[in-house]
Amino acid sequence: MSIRLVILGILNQQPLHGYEIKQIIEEYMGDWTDIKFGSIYFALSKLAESGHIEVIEENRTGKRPAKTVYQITASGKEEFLRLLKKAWCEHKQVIFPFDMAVFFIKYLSKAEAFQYLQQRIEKVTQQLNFLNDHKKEHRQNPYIPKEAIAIIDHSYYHLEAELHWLQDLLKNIDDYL
Amino acid sequence: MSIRLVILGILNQQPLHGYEIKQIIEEYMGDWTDIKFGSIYFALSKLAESGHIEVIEENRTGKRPAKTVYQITASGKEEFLRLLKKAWCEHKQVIFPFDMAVFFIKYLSKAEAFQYLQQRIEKVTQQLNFLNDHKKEHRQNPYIPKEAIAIIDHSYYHLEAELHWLQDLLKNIDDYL
DNA sequence: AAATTTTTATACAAGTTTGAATATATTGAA
DNA sequence: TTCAATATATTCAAACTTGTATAAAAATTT
Repeated sequence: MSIRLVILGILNQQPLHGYEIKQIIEEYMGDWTDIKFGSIYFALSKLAESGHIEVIEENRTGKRPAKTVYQITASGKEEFLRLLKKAWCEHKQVIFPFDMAVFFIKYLSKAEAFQYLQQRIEKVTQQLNFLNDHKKEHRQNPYIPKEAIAIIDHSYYHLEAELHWLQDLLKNIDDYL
Repeated sequence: MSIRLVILGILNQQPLHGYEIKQIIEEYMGDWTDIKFGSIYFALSKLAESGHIEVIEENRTGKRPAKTVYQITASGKEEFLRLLKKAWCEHKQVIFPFDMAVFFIKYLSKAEAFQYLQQRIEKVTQQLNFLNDHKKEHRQNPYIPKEAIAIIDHSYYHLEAELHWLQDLLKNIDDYL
């Protein structure tokens, strides 16, 4: 549940309401996380329930839903550090949904498999190019923290690995059909 | 939801009940999927509800829960191919939960970050060694399909990428703290 | 042969995720 | 200025996941 880590990490800097948290996640983590806004509100109420954050303001403008501003508590700061250390220590195995597709390759015709593989190779190549440009922009912008570049590199290294593996797969496609 | 793909793919070969499906998943896909047995029964009832599979036998031995044997239907075979092609075409971005940990690196002391990173490097190295042995075994066993080796290679390539990235991170750790 | 552990088999409650629904304010275009 | 589009802000029902509970047969130990 890295969503609790994110929210506590963000609220660790300043009190915010749900929508602002959503915007920060989208702006700074949008490229490498996939947190749905529905989950943010659920996590906020859970964290509030357990006393890790607390409501400091309910700001109603006109008849719009009230902005509920949350602030991190002392126990929340502890919980944040606990979750952060846990995230640094635990090594969850990465799951590749595409492995499932490969597992059932025998139900595809050779032509189909060939075509799909080429499309994947093309897509990954595009993503690598995109990340390259993205990284150059980031390097030139002094406001982007260095960690952001490390995180882009993370994706870059794995996309390279993916590309090489896909190329091997294409080369040996006859073995699998 | 690759669980529907898995179940349809397995039932595409022969009728089976839930527990047998669980065993097949554990035996053949245990290394690279993470399907909990609870989800299998949920998926089975959903697939039955939509007519993609049907109950062909309810075998009660004594007072144990009845074995409910499912068989794929014509519409299930169609659905299987649809899901398989979808899985081959779509390129879901892989999420690395560790990125979140890196994002908040500034809340860690240098000594801590250093130690955690070295532990991760050690762990990934172990996994690479394990996969190497695993692959050798698989190559010598004529009953293991070639796709299985391709899937191991998939993890291997990505673990290598992870290792190199972690080594870079360790080298440049001072930039991030 | 009695007791313990493991394996077989599923149901289900509790927790979580998701996206659609809701309601209003603000911005920009015609 | 008035209409449409976009941005603000959250709630909630429905779908899904997870692990625990249940129950008994089979295998193993004592």
